[in-house]
Amino acid sequence: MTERRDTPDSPTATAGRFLVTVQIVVFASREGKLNTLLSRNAAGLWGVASAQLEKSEQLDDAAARAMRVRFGPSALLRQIGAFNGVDRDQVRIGYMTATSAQNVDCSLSEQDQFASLDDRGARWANGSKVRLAPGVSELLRRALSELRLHLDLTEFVFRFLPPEFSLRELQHVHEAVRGQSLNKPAFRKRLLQSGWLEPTGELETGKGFRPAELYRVRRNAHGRMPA
Amino acid sequence: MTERRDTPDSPTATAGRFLVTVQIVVFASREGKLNTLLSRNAAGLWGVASAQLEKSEQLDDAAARAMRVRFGPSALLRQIGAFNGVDRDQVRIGYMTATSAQNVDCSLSEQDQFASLDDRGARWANGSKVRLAPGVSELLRRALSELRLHLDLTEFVFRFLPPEFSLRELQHVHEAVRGQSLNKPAFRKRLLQSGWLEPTGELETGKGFRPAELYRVRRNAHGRMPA
DNA sequence: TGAATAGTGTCTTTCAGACAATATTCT
DNA sequence: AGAATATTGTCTGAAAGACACTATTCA
Repeated sequence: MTERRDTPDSPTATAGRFLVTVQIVVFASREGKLNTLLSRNAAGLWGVASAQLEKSEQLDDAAARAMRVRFGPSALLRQIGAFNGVDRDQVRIGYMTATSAQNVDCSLSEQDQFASLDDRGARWANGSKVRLAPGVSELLRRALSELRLHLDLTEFVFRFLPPEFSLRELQHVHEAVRGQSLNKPAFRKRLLQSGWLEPTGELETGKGFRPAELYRVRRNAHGRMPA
Repeated sequence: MTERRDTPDSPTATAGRFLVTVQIVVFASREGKLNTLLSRNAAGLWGVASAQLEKSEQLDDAAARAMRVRFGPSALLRQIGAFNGVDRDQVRIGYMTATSAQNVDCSLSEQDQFASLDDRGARWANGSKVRLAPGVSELLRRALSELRLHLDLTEFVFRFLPPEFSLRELQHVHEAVRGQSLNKPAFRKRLLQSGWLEPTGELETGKGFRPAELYRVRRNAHGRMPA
Protein backbone atom coordinates (compact mmCIF):
# COMPACT_ATOMS: atom_id res chain seq x y z
CA MET A 1 0.00 0.00 0.00
CA THR A 2 1.36 3.34 -0.99
CA GLU A 3 -1.74 5.48 -0.55
CA ARG A 4 -1.02 8.64 1.36
CA ARG A 5 -3.18 11.57 2.36
CA ASP A 6 -0.45 14.01 3.20
CA THR A 7 2.10 15.60 0.95
CA PRO A 8 4.55 12.96 -0.16
CA ASP A 9 8.00 13.98 0.88
CA SER A 10 9.81 10.75 1.53
CA PRO A 11 10.15 7.69 -0.69
CA THR A 12 8.25 4.62 0.33
CA ALA A 13 9.75 1.15 0.24
CA THR A 14 7.62 -0.22 -2.61
CA ALA A 15 7.62 2.89 -4.82
CA GLY A 16 9.37 2.60 -8.16
CA ARG A 17 11.77 5.08 -9.64
CA PHE A 18 11.30 6.22 -13.21
CA LEU A 19 13.05 7.84 -16.09
CA VAL A 20 11.07 10.92 -17.08
CA THR A 21 11.10 11.67 -20.80
CA VAL A 22 9.88 14.99 -22.15
CA GLN A 23 8.47 14.73 -25.69
CA ILE A 24 7.64 17.67 -27.93
CA VAL A 25 5.15 17.73 -30.79
CA VAL A 26 6.07 20.45 -33.28
CA PHE A 27 3.17 21.71 -35.40
CA ALA A 28 3.28 23.70 -38.61
CA SER A 29 0.76 24.71 -41.24
CA ARG A 30 1.90 23.89 -44.79
CA GLU A 31 -0.17 24.39 -47.91
CA GLY A 32 -3.38 24.56 -45.97
CA LYS A 33 -2.73 21.37 -44.02
CA LEU A 34 -1.69 20.78 -40.44
CA ASN A 35 1.74 19.17 -40.30
CA THR A 36 3.94 17.74 -37.59
CA LEU A 37 7.70 17.39 -37.56
CA LEU A 38 8.96 13.83 -37.20
CA SER A 39 12.45 12.38 -36.86
CA ARG A 40 13.60 8.91 -37.81
CA ASN A 41 15.28 6.78 -35.18
CA ALA A 42 17.82 4.01 -35.59
CA ALA A 43 15.09 1.42 -36.06
CA GLY A 44 13.57 3.36 -38.96
CA LEU A 45 10.52 4.40 -36.96
CA TRP A 46 9.41 8.01 -36.66
CA GLY A 47 9.08 9.98 -33.43
CA VAL A 48 9.27 13.46 -31.97
CA ALA A 49 12.00 15.52 -30.31
CA SER A 50 12.60 14.45 -26.73
CA ALA A 51 14.89 14.77 -23.73
CA GLN A 52 15.40 13.02 -20.42
CA LEU A 53 14.60 15.02 -17.31
CA GLU A 54 17.68 15.49 -15.16
CA LYS A 55 17.98 15.70 -11.39
CA SER A 56 16.79 19.04 -10.02
CA GLU A 57 15.57 20.13 -13.42
CA GLN A 58 12.13 21.67 -13.97
CA LEU A 59 9.87 19.99 -16.53
CA ASP A 60 9.51 23.14 -18.61
CA ASP A 61 13.28 23.57 -18.65
CA ALA A 62 13.81 20.06 -19.96
CA ALA A 63 11.29 20.71 -22.72
CA ALA A 64 13.00 23.99 -23.59
CA ARG A 65 16.33 22.20 -23.65
CA ALA A 66 15.01 19.67 -26.15
CA MET A 67 13.85 22.49 -28.42
CA ARG A 68 16.69 24.95 -28.10
CA VAL A 69 18.98 23.09 -30.45
CA ARG A 70 16.63 23.56 -33.36
CA PHE A 71 14.48 26.59 -32.66
CA GLY A 72 16.41 28.90 -30.40
CA PRO A 73 15.21 29.98 -26.96
CA SER A 74 11.90 31.55 -28.00
CA ALA A 75 9.66 28.59 -28.73
CA LEU A 76 6.32 28.72 -26.89
CA LEU A 77 5.86 25.37 -25.22
CA ARG A 78 2.61 24.14 -23.79
CA GLN A 79 2.30 20.98 -21.72
CA ILE A 80 -0.33 18.57 -22.97
CA GLY A 81 -0.22 15.92 -20.27
CA ALA A 82 1.52 12.86 -18.87
CA PHE A 83 1.64 9.51 -20.65
CA ASN A 84 2.49 5.98 -19.66
CA GLY A 85 6.03 5.00 -20.52
CA VAL A 86 7.04 2.79 -23.39
CA ASP A 87 9.29 0.98 -20.94
CA ARG A 88 8.16 -0.21 -17.55
CA ASP A 89 10.33 2.28 -15.69
CA GLN A 90 9.53 5.31 -17.81
CA VAL A 91 6.99 8.13 -17.64
CA ARG A 92 6.51 10.56 -20.53
CA ILE A 93 5.47 14.20 -20.35
CA GLY A 94 4.11 15.65 -23.59
CA TYR A 95 4.54 19.22 -24.83
CA MET A 96 3.53 20.95 -28.01
CA THR A 97 4.75 23.96 -29.93
CA ALA A 98 4.01 25.56 -33.29
CA THR A 99 6.28 27.12 -35.84
CA SER A 100 6.10 28.90 -39.13
CA ALA A 101 6.99 26.30 -41.75
CA GLN A 102 9.54 28.54 -43.43
CA ASN A 103 11.50 28.63 -40.17
CA VAL A 104 12.51 25.03 -40.45
CA ASP A 105 12.17 24.05 -44.08
CA CYS A 106 15.73 25.13 -44.84
CA SER A 107 17.25 22.94 -42.15
CA LEU A 108 15.36 19.74 -42.90
CA SER A 109 17.49 16.66 -43.41
CA GLU A 110 16.64 13.14 -44.43
CA GLN A 111 16.11 12.34 -40.76
CA ASP A 112 13.59 15.14 -40.24
CA GLN A 113 10.39 15.32 -42.25
CA PHE A 114 6.99 16.91 -42.01
CA ALA A 115 3.95 14.66 -42.11
CA SER A 116 0.35 15.81 -42.38
CA LEU A 117 -1.80 15.15 -39.34
CA ASP A 118 -5.54 14.73 -38.82
CA ASP A 119 -7.89 12.59 -36.78
CA ARG A 120 -6.89 9.50 -38.72
CA GLY A 121 -3.22 9.89 -37.87
CA ALA A 122 -0.01 11.01 -39.56
CA ARG A 123 0.63 10.57 -43.29
CA TRP A 124 3.39 11.43 -45.71
CA ALA A 125 2.75 13.73 -48.63
CA ASN A 126 2.19 10.72 -50.91
CA GLY A 127 -0.63 9.49 -48.67
CA SER A 128 1.14 6.55 -47.03
CA LYS A 129 0.84 6.09 -43.29
CA VAL A 130 3.83 7.01 -41.14
CA ARG A 131 5.43 4.12 -39.26
CA LEU A 132 5.47 5.66 -35.80
CA ALA A 133 7.61 4.68 -32.85
CA PRO A 134 5.76 3.20 -29.83
CA GLY A 135 3.66 5.67 -27.89
CA VAL A 136 3.93 8.43 -30.49
CA SER A 137 0.49 7.91 -32.00
CA GLU A 138 -1.14 8.50 -28.62
CA LEU A 139 0.97 11.62 -28.15
CA LEU A 140 0.03 13.08 -31.52
CA ARG A 141 -3.66 12.39 -30.94
CA ARG A 142 -3.67 14.22 -27.64
CA ALA A 143 -1.58 17.06 -29.02
CA LEU A 144 -4.05 17.62 -31.84
CA SER A 145 -6.96 17.50 -29.45
CA GLU A 146 -5.32 20.01 -27.10
CA LEU A 147 -4.38 22.27 -29.97
CA ARG A 148 -7.97 22.43 -31.18
CA LEU A 149 -9.34 22.95 -27.69
CA HIS A 150 -7.00 25.79 -26.86
CA LEU A 151 -6.78 27.52 -30.20
CA ASP A 152 -9.13 30.21 -28.93
CA LEU A 153 -7.53 30.64 -25.54
CA THR A 154 -3.95 31.49 -26.26
CA GLU A 155 -1.72 33.31 -28.67
CA PHE A 156 -0.68 29.86 -29.85
CA VAL A 157 -2.15 30.32 -33.36
CA PHE A 158 0.26 33.12 -34.14
CA ARG A 159 3.25 30.84 -33.67
CA PHE A 160 2.25 29.18 -36.94
CA LEU A 161 2.89 32.45 -38.78
CA PRO A 162 5.70 34.91 -39.41
CA PRO A 163 5.59 38.13 -37.36
CA GLU A 164 3.56 39.87 -40.07
CA PHE A 165 0.77 38.03 -41.81
CA SER A 166 -2.45 38.50 -43.75
CA LEU A 167 -5.92 37.58 -42.56
CA ARG A 168 -6.06 34.93 -45.28
CA GLU A 169 -2.95 33.24 -43.86
CA LEU A 170 -4.40 33.37 -40.35
CA GLN A 171 -7.67 31.88 -41.57
CA HIS A 172 -5.77 29.11 -43.37
CA VAL A 173 -4.09 28.19 -40.08
CA HIS A 174 -7.43 28.01 -38.30
CA GLU A 175 -8.82 25.87 -41.08
CA ALA A 176 -5.81 23.55 -41.11
CA VAL A 177 -5.99 23.02 -37.36
CA ARG A 178 -9.74 22.52 -37.18
CA GLY A 179 -9.91 20.49 -40.35
CA GLN A 180 -12.83 22.47 -41.77
CA SER A 181 -13.31 25.58 -43.85
CA LEU A 182 -14.54 28.79 -42.27
CA ASN A 183 -16.73 31.68 -43.37
CA LYS A 184 -14.52 34.53 -44.57
CA PRO A 185 -16.53 37.65 -43.62
CA ALA A 186 -17.41 36.21 -40.23
CA PHE A 187 -13.79 35.27 -39.56
CA ARG A 188 -12.59 38.76 -40.49
CA LYS A 189 -15.17 40.47 -38.30
CA ARG A 190 -14.45 38.27 -35.30
CA LEU A 191 -10.71 38.65 -35.46
CA LEU A 192 -10.61 42.37 -36.19
CA GLN A 193 -13.10 43.14 -33.43
CA SER A 194 -11.28 40.93 -30.94
CA GLY A 195 -8.52 43.47 -30.45
CA TRP A 196 -5.78 40.87 -30.98
CA LEU A 197 -4.66 42.23 -34.35
CA GLU A 198 -2.81 45.40 -35.19
CA PRO A 199 -2.43 46.60 -38.78
CA THR A 200 1.14 47.18 -39.85
CA GLY A 201 0.22 49.45 -42.77
CA GLU A 202 2.21 47.17 -45.07
CA LEU A 203 0.85 45.13 -47.96
CA GLU A 204 1.70 41.70 -49.31
CA THR A 205 3.83 41.71 -52.46
CA GLY A 206 4.41 39.56 -55.51
CA LYS A 207 1.24 37.49 -55.54
CA GLY A 208 -0.17 38.36 -58.98
CA PHE A 209 -3.42 39.68 -57.57
CA ARG A 210 -4.66 42.28 -55.13
CA PRO A 211 -2.32 42.29 -52.13
CA ALA A 212 -3.68 41.78 -48.62
CA GLU A 213 -3.03 44.08 -45.69
CA LEU A 214 -0.58 42.73 -43.14
CA TYR A 215 -1.17 42.48 -39.41
CA ARG A 216 0.80 41.64 -36.31
CA VAL A 217 -0.29 40.40 -32.89
CA ARG A 218 -1.19 43.02 -30.33
CA ARG A 219 0.71 41.73 -27.30
CA ASN A 220 -1.30 43.50 -24.63
CA ALA A 221 -4.54 42.10 -25.97
CA HIS A 222 -7.47 41.70 -23.62
CA GLY A 223 -9.69 38.67 -23.23
CA ARG A 224 -9.87 35.57 -25.36
CA MET A 225 -9.20 34.96 -28.98
CA PRO A 226 -12.33 34.27 -31.02
CA ALA A 227 -12.70 30.66 -32.12
CA MET B 1 23.47 16.39 -23.36
CA THR B 2 20.45 14.18 -23.32
CA GLU B 3 18.62 15.48 -26.37
CA ARG B 4 17.36 12.70 -28.54
CA ARG B 5 15.38 12.66 -31.74
CA ASP B 6 14.38 9.04 -31.73
CA THR B 7 12.12 7.21 -29.36
CA PRO B 8 13.82 6.94 -26.01
CA ASP B 9 14.15 3.32 -25.11
CA SER B 10 17.34 3.12 -23.09
CA PRO B 11 18.46 5.19 -20.10
CA THR B 12 21.28 7.62 -20.67
CA ALA B 13 24.10 8.04 -18.24
CA THR B 14 23.19 11.51 -17.01
CA ALA B 15 19.44 11.04 -16.76
CA GLY B 16 17.92 11.16 -13.28
CA ARG B 17 15.43 8.75 -11.82
CA PHE B 18 12.33 10.05 -10.12
CA LEU B 19 9.57 9.11 -7.77
CA VAL B 20 6.26 9.66 -9.54
CA THR B 21 3.46 10.83 -7.27
CA VAL B 22 -0.14 10.83 -8.44
CA GLN B 23 -2.28 13.52 -6.75
CA ILE B 24 -6.06 13.73 -6.91
CA VAL B 25 -8.18 16.84 -6.46
CA VAL B 26 -11.68 15.91 -5.34
CA PHE B 27 -14.36 18.48 -6.13
CA ALA B 28 -17.84 18.79 -4.70
CA SER B 29 -20.59 21.37 -4.83
CA ARG B 30 -21.90 22.31 -1.39
CA GLU B 31 -24.50 24.97 -0.69
CA GLY B 32 -23.92 26.64 -4.01
CA LYS B 33 -20.15 26.80 -3.64
CA LEU B 34 -17.38 24.78 -5.21
CA ASN B 35 -15.51 22.78 -2.59
CA THR B 36 -12.47 20.59 -2.52
CA LEU B 37 -11.61 17.77 -0.16
CA LEU B 38 -8.40 18.27 1.82
CA SER B 39 -6.55 16.05 4.29
CA ARG B 40 -4.23 17.12 7.06
CA ASN B 41 -0.73 15.69 7.15
CA ALA B 42 1.56 15.11 10.10
CA ALA B 43 2.92 18.65 9.85
CA GLY B 44 -0.55 20.16 10.14
CA LEU B 45 -0.61 21.26 6.51
CA TRP B 46 -3.43 20.36 4.14
CA GLY B 47 -3.09 18.39 0.91
CA VAL B 48 -4.92 16.05 -1.41
CA ALA B 49 -5.14 12.27 -1.78
CA SER B 50 -2.06 10.82 -3.45
CA ALA B 51 -0.19 7.64 -4.26
CA GLN B 52 3.25 6.66 -5.52
CA LEU B 53 3.40 5.11 -8.96
CA GLU B 54 4.77 1.58 -8.79
CA LYS B 55 6.90 -0.30 -11.28
CA SER B 56 4.93 -1.46 -14.31
CA GLU B 57 1.85 0.41 -13.15
CA GLN B 58 -0.18 2.64 -15.48
CA LEU B 59 -0.72 6.22 -14.38
CA ASP B 60 -4.50 5.93 -14.46
CA ASP B 61 -4.31 2.78 -12.35
CA ALA B 62 -2.25 4.50 -9.70
CA ALA B 63 -4.78 7.33 -9.59
CA ALA B 64 -7.64 4.84 -9.31
CA ARG B 65 -5.78 3.06 -6.53
CA ALA B 66 -5.48 6.28 -4.56
CA MET B 67 -9.23 6.83 -4.87
CA ARG B 68 -10.57 3.34 -4.40
CA VAL B 69 -10.17 3.38 -0.65
CA ARG B 70 -12.62 6.24 -0.24
CA PHE B 71 -14.89 6.24 -3.25
CA GLY B 72 -15.13 2.74 -4.63
CA PRO B 73 -14.08 1.72 -8.10
CA SER B 74 -16.39 4.04 -10.07
CA ALA B 75 -14.81 7.48 -9.68
CA LEU B 76 -14.30 9.28 -12.99
CA LEU B 77 -10.71 10.49 -13.02
CA ARG B 78 -9.36 13.04 -15.44
CA GLN B 79 -5.71 13.88 -15.74
CA ILE B 80 -4.94 17.57 -15.45
CA GLY B 81 -1.21 17.58 -16.16
CA ALA B 82 2.28 17.05 -14.81
CA PHE B 83 3.87 19.22 -12.14
CA ASN B 84 7.36 19.75 -10.86
CA GLY B 85 8.12 17.77 -7.74
CA VAL B 86 8.30 19.18 -4.27
CA ASP B 87 11.53 17.24 -3.87
CA ARG B 88 14.32 17.27 -6.41
CA ASP B 89 13.80 13.67 -7.39
CA GLN B 90 10.02 13.76 -7.66
CA VAL B 91 7.53 14.40 -10.44
CA ARG B 92 3.83 14.85 -9.74
CA ILE B 93 0.91 13.93 -11.99
CA GLY B 94 -2.37 15.66 -11.17
CA TYR B 95 -5.86 14.20 -11.53
CA MET B 96 -9.26 15.51 -10.67
CA THR B 97 -12.61 13.96 -9.88
CA ALA B 98 -15.98 15.18 -8.70
CA THR B 99 -18.44 13.72 -6.25
CA SER B 100 -21.83 14.41 -4.84
CA ALA B 101 -21.26 15.96 -1.42
CA GLN B 102 -23.65 13.62 0.31
CA ASN B 103 -21.48 10.70 -0.80
CA VAL B 104 -18.67 11.66 1.52
CA ASP B 105 -20.12 13.88 4.22
CA CYS B 106 -20.91 10.92 6.42
CA SER B 107 -17.36 9.60 6.40
CA LEU B 108 -15.54 12.86 7.09
CA SER B 109 -13.13 12.80 10.00
CA GLU B 110 -11.08 15.51 11.65
CA GLN B 111 -8.31 14.79 9.15
CA ASP B 112 -10.58 15.28 6.13
CA GLN B 113 -12.41 18.52 5.52
CA PHE B 114 -14.01 20.38 2.67
CA ALA B 115 -12.75 23.85 1.85
CA SER B 116 -14.32 26.26 -0.59
CA LEU B 117 -12.28 27.01 -3.69
CA ASP B 118 -12.18 29.93 -6.10
CA ASP B 119 -9.59 31.94 -8.01
CA ARG B 120 -8.21 33.38 -4.80
CA GLY B 121 -7.48 29.95 -3.34
CA ALA B 122 -8.90 27.59 -0.74
CA ARG B 123 -10.71 28.82 2.37
CA TRP B 124 -12.45 27.24 5.34
CA ALA B 125 -16.10 27.87 6.01
CA ASN B 126 -15.19 30.65 8.49
CA GLY B 127 -13.28 32.50 5.77
CA SER B 128 -9.73 31.79 6.92
CA LYS B 129 -7.16 30.69 4.36
CA VAL B 130 -6.15 27.05 4.28
CA ARG B 131 -2.51 26.34 5.14
CA LEU B 132 -1.64 24.19 2.17
CA ALA B 133 1.22 21.72 1.82
CA PRO B 134 3.92 22.63 -0.74
CA GLY B 135 2.82 22.37 -4.35
CA VAL B 136 -0.85 21.94 -3.56
CA SER B 137 -1.84 25.50 -4.36
CA GLU B 138 -0.52 25.14 -7.90
CA LEU B 139 -2.39 21.86 -8.25
CA LEU B 140 -5.69 23.32 -7.10
CA ARG B 141 -5.33 26.31 -9.40
CA ARG B 142 -4.79 24.13 -12.45
CA ALA B 143 -7.55 21.74 -11.42
CA LEU B 144 -10.05 24.58 -11.19
CA SER B 145 -8.92 25.95 -14.52
CA GLU B 146 -9.25 22.54 -16.20
CA LEU B 147 -12.61 21.94 -14.60
CA ARG B 148 -13.97 25.19 -15.98
CA LEU B 149 -12.50 24.61 -19.42
CA HIS B 150 -13.88 21.11 -19.76
CA LEU B 151 -17.22 21.53 -18.08
CA ASP B 152 -18.88 21.62 -21.49
CA LEU B 153 -16.95 18.76 -23.03
CA THR B 154 -17.55 15.84 -20.75
CA GLU B 155 -20.11 14.25 -18.52
CA PHE B 156 -17.95 15.51 -15.65
CA VAL B 157 -20.65 17.87 -14.33
CA PHE B 158 -22.97 15.01 -13.51
CA ARG B 159 -20.47 13.52 -11.08
CA PHE B 160 -21.31 16.40 -8.76
CA LEU B 161 -24.88 15.15 -8.52
CA PRO B 162 -26.78 12.07 -7.42
CA PRO B 163 -28.09 9.81 -10.22
CA GLU B 164 -31.37 11.72 -10.36
CA PHE B 165 -31.39 15.49 -10.09
CA SER B 166 -33.40 18.58 -10.91
CA LEU B 167 -32.44 21.25 -13.41
CA ARG B 168 -32.03 23.71 -10.55
CA GLU B 169 -29.43 21.47 -8.91
CA LEU B 170 -27.59 21.10 -12.21
CA GLN B 171 -27.62 24.85 -12.71
CA HIS B 172 -26.29 25.37 -9.17
CA VAL B 173 -23.34 23.13 -10.02
CA HIS B 174 -22.57 25.11 -13.14
CA GLU B 175 -22.79 28.33 -11.18
CA ALA B 176 -20.56 27.04 -8.39
CA VAL B 177 -17.90 25.90 -10.82
CA ARG B 178 -17.94 29.00 -12.96
CA GLY B 179 -18.30 31.38 -10.06
CA GLN B 180 -21.14 33.33 -11.67
CA SER B 181 -24.89 33.12 -11.86
CA LEU B 182 -26.60 31.97 -15.06
CA ASN B 183 -29.82 32.79 -16.86
CA LYS B 184 -32.46 30.26 -15.92
CA PRO B 185 -34.62 29.98 -19.06
CA ALA B 186 -31.56 29.95 -21.31
CA PHE B 187 -29.91 27.27 -19.19
CA ARG B 188 -33.03 25.10 -19.33
CA LYS B 189 -33.41 25.45 -23.08
CA ARG B 190 -29.75 24.67 -23.75
CA LEU B 191 -29.63 21.61 -21.56
CA LEU B 192 -32.95 20.13 -22.59
CA GLN B 193 -32.21 20.59 -26.28
CA SER B 194 -28.71 19.15 -25.94
CA GLY B 195 -30.02 15.61 -25.65
CA TRP B 196 -27.91 14.88 -22.56
CA LEU B 197 -30.87 14.75 -20.19
CA GLU B 198 -33.58 12.16 -19.86
CA PRO B 199 -36.65 12.78 -17.70
CA THR B 200 -37.26 10.14 -15.08
CA GLY B 201 -40.93 10.98 -14.63
CA GLU B 202 -40.30 11.43 -10.92
CA LEU B 203 -40.65 14.63 -8.91
CA GLU B 204 -38.72 16.10 -6.02
CA THR B 205 -40.36 15.68 -2.63
CA GLY B 206 -40.51 17.47 0.69
CA LYS B 207 -39.38 20.94 -0.33
CA GLY B 208 -42.40 23.03 0.72
CA PHE B 209 -43.02 24.38 -2.77
CA ARG B 210 -43.68 23.17 -6.28
CA PRO B 211 -41.47 20.12 -6.84
CA ALA B 212 -39.10 20.00 -9.79
CA GLU B 213 -39.00 17.25 -12.34
CA LEU B 214 -36.05 14.90 -12.00
CA TYR B 215 -33.65 13.97 -14.78
CA ARG B 216 -30.83 11.54 -15.31
CA VAL B 217 -27.93 11.54 -17.78
CA ARG B 218 -28.56 9.99 -21.16
CA ARG B 219 -25.46 7.86 -21.54
CA ASN B 220 -25.52 7.53 -25.31
CA ALA B 221 -25.67 11.28 -25.76
CA HIS B 222 -24.34 12.77 -28.93
CA GLY B 223 -22.09 15.79 -29.28
CA ARG B 224 -20.99 18.23 -26.63
CA MET B 225 -22.60 19.48 -23.49
CA PRO B 226 -23.72 23.09 -23.69
CA ALA B 227 -21.62 25.48 -21.62
C1' DT C 1 -8.86 43.95 -70.35
C1' DG C 2 -9.16 39.72 -67.69
C1' DA C 3 -7.90 36.77 -63.85
C1' DA C 4 -7.60 36.22 -59.22
C1' DT C 5 -8.16 37.42 -54.72
C1' DA C 6 -9.02 41.28 -51.00
C1' DG C 7 -12.31 43.54 -48.52
C1' DT C 8 -17.25 45.00 -47.46
C1' DG C 9 -22.41 45.20 -47.16
C1' DT C 10 -26.76 43.00 -46.45
C1' DC C 11 -30.06 39.59 -45.35
C1' DT C 12 -31.37 35.65 -42.66
C1' DT C 13 -31.09 32.51 -38.93
C1' DT C 14 -29.88 31.15 -34.55
C1' DC C 15 -29.37 31.67 -29.80
C1' DA C 16 -28.54 33.87 -25.33
C1' DG C 17 -30.39 37.21 -22.05
C1' DA C 18 -34.20 39.73 -19.87
C1' DC C 19 -38.61 39.80 -18.24
C1' DA C 20 -42.97 38.37 -17.28
C1' DA C 21 -46.81 35.23 -16.97
C1' DT C 22 -48.65 30.91 -15.56
C1' DA C 23 -48.47 26.37 -12.90
C1' DT C 24 -47.94 23.48 -8.84
C1' DT C 25 -47.04 22.11 -4.33
C1' DC C 26 -47.08 22.71 0.76
C1' DT C 27 -48.44 25.27 5.01
C1' DA D 1 -55.40 31.83 0.40
C1' DG D 2 -50.46 32.73 0.39
C1' DA D 3 -45.61 31.62 -0.07
C1' DA D 4 -42.24 29.88 -2.73
C1' DT D 5 -40.39 27.98 -6.62
C1' DA D 6 -41.00 25.41 -11.30
C1' DT D 7 -41.87 25.90 -16.02
C1' DT D 8 -42.95 28.29 -20.19
C1' DG D 9 -43.59 32.18 -23.59
C1' DT D 10 -42.24 36.35 -25.76
C1' DC D 11 -39.36 40.07 -27.02
C1' DT D 12 -34.84 41.91 -28.04
C1' DG D 13 -30.11 42.17 -29.32
C1' DA D 14 -25.69 40.06 -30.64
C1' DA D 15 -23.27 37.27 -33.65
C1' DA D 16 -22.60 33.69 -37.31
C1' DG D 17 -23.44 31.97 -42.00
C1' DA D 18 -24.61 32.70 -46.84
C1' DC D 19 -24.23 35.43 -50.70
C1' DA D 20 -23.18 38.95 -53.57
C1' DC D 21 -20.93 43.12 -54.69
C1' DT D 22 -16.98 46.31 -55.18
C1' DA D 23 -11.81 47.13 -55.09
C1' DT D 24 -7.05 46.35 -56.39
C1' DT D 25 -3.12 44.33 -58.16
C1' DC D 26 -0.49 41.85 -61.95
C1' DA D 27 -0.07 39.54 -66.52
